[in-house]
Amino acid sequence: MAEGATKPSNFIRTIIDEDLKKGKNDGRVVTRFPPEPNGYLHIGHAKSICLNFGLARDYKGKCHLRFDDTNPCKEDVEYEDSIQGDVKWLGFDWGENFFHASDYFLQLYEYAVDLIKQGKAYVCSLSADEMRAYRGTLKEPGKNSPYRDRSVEENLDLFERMKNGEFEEGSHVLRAKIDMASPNLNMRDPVIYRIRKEAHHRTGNQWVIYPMYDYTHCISDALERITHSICTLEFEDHRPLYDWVLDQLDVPCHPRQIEFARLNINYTVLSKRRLIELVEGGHVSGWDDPRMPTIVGFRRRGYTPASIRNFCDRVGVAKKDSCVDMGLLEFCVREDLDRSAPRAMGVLQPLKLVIDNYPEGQVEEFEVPCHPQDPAMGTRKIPFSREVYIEQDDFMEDPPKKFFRLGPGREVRLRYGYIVKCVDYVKDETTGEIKEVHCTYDPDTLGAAPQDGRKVKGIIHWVSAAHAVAGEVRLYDRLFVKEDPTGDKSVDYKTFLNPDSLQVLENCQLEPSLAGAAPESRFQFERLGYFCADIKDFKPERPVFNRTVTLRDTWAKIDKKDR
RNA sequence: UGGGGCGUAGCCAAGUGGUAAGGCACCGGAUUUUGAUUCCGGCAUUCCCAGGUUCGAACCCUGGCGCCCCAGCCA
Repeated sequence: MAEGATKPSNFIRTIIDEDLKKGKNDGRVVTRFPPEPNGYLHIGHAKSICLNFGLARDYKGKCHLRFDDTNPCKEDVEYEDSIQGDVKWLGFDWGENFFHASDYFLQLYEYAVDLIKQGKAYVCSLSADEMRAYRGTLKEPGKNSPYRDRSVEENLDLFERMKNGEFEEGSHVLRAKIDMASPNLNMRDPVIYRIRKEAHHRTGNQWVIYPMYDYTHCISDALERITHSICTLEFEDHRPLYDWVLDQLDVPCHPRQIEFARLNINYTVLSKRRLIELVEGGHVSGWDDPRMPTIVGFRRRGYTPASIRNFCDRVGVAKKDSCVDMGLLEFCVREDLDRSAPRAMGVLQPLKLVIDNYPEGQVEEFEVPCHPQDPAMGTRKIPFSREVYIEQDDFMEDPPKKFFRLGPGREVRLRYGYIVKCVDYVKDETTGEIKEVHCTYDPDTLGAAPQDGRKVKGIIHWVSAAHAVAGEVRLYDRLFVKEDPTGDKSVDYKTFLNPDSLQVLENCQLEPSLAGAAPESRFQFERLGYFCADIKDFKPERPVFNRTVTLRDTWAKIDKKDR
C-alpha cells in the first residue's frame, strides 16, 4: 500500500471479511491470476495481479499463477515466459503454486464422462451455424437440439470416439444439458468440449478434444481449492454456469466467483486485440515499445514496479465502469522516481554559451550531490569550462517579465556553478536561429549568493562542451490524441493515433558520468524529467535514454495561460 | 420488463439509517541553487431524477432516467 494511503476498503475485501467471519473455507484465502498465454500483459492485467496477489498477501493466503491454456490454436510458450517475467518484475511470487489448466485435462475429461452418465451432457452434431440458429436470440428462447435426447450409452460412445480422434473438427461437440429457454444465453446448453486437431504447447498431440473456458475454469479453481475467484465484469453472466457445473460434480470445494470492473485509462487502449493490431500494423515498434501500455512497454519506458503497484492500489476496485486519468499514473512514477532516481544534467536541444571572461583552457570540477534531499546517494563530479551547452528554451531574445531564465542583459545561475550574465548573442539573420550566447561570470558566486544582495531567481542546467557526451534521447507523448479513442465505434480508433507520440533527439549533450549508466537505470535530468537508459540500445559510446515522464512544469502552465 | 450489472466532485473512490474519508487534477500561499520536491490552506449544504417511509436517508421503499455487458465450437 502507498505510504500514507488509507487502508484499502473495497467490496471484495468486504465479502472476504464476511466469509471469514462466517468461518467459510476454514479461514483460508486463496486467489489466482489466470492469464491465457496468448499475448503480453498490459496494465489492466497489472490491476488484476495486484488485486489477487495483494489479497493473498494481506490475508496471509496464497495466490496461484495458472495459465488458462485450453485453446491450442492461440497459445504459445513464448507468451508464458513473458507473462511470468512480468509478474515477477511487478514484485509478486507465486512460489510453488504454478499451474496450467492443461494439467487437469484428464480430470476434466473424467468429470465430463460423469456429467454424461448423469444425463447432464450430450454430444451434439449440429454445425456451428445450425447451433447458432437453434440458440435463439436475446429476446427469444432457443430450441432444443435434435441430438439433445441421445442416450447415455450413445453419448458415452460418441464422446470417447471424439477423444480418440475419430471425428473431424466441427462435426461434434459436447454440450451441457441445461435450458435452451434460459434468458441467460450462457445457460442455453453451452458447449463444453470441442474437437481441435492441433498440437498443444504443453500436451502435444495427446488430446484432440479441448474443454471450453466456462467448464474448465470453475473446475480448475475447485481442484486448486481457490476460495475467491476474481474476474472482470463481463463474466458476471457466466457465474450461473460456473456454479451449475460445480453443483453437478463431486469437486473438492465450490469457490466463489466475484466480478470487478476492468481498468481503463484515457488516451490509450487496453484490449489485447487492439494492442496486437498496433504491433502488427507497425504503429509501434513492438510489444515493448515505450508508448505501449504493456508491462514490458512501461518497463522500457522507465516505470518502476512500485509505481505501477501504487497506481493499481490507488485506482481502487469497484463494479462501476470507469476511466482513470493517465495523470494519476504519471503522478505515481514521479512520486517513486523523485526519491529513487539520482540526478544528472543533460541538454536536449543544445545552445552554446561562451563565458567571455572565464580563462581559456581552464577546467574546474564541481562535486555535487546525486540527490538534493538524500545525502546517502552520495556525490559526483562534473567538469566546468569556458564553453557550456544550455537548453535552447532557456534563452529568449525578447523574454516576457515572468520568464526568469536567460535573455539579453539578464542573469541566471548555472546549477551548482556560477551566476552568469548575458552580454551578447549571435543570431543567424536569415533563419532567426540563435547560434551562440555570450556571458560574463561572477567569480564570487560559486556556492554563494551575490555579494551585493541582488536576487537571481533563474537556475538553468548545463553541460561543459568539451566534456559532454553526445547521446540520443527519445521523447514520448501519449499514444492517442483523443481521450477515449474507442468511444465512437463508427470511427477507427487508429485515426486518433498521435503522430507526435515519438520524438527522437539525436544530438543531446550529456554530462560525462551518464556514459557509464547501466542499461535500464533511471535518472532525473534536472529540470527536465525522468529518463531511463534504454535496455536494448544503450551503449557507453552511444548513450540512449527514454524519457519516462517530464517533471511537473509550472512554467509551462503559466506560459500557456498568458498566451 | 429478454437477462445481468452500474450511477457519490473534472477523474478515481470510501461510506451500508446519525448528518459526505482519501487520492489525482485544479486554485491559493510558504520554503527551495531543479519554475522539481516538500509544506500548509481551499475545493460536493449534497450523493442520476421524482415521490415516499423516518426525529433523521447517499444508504430503506416505489416509480422513472441514463450507461455498460451477453446471441464464439475465444478467454
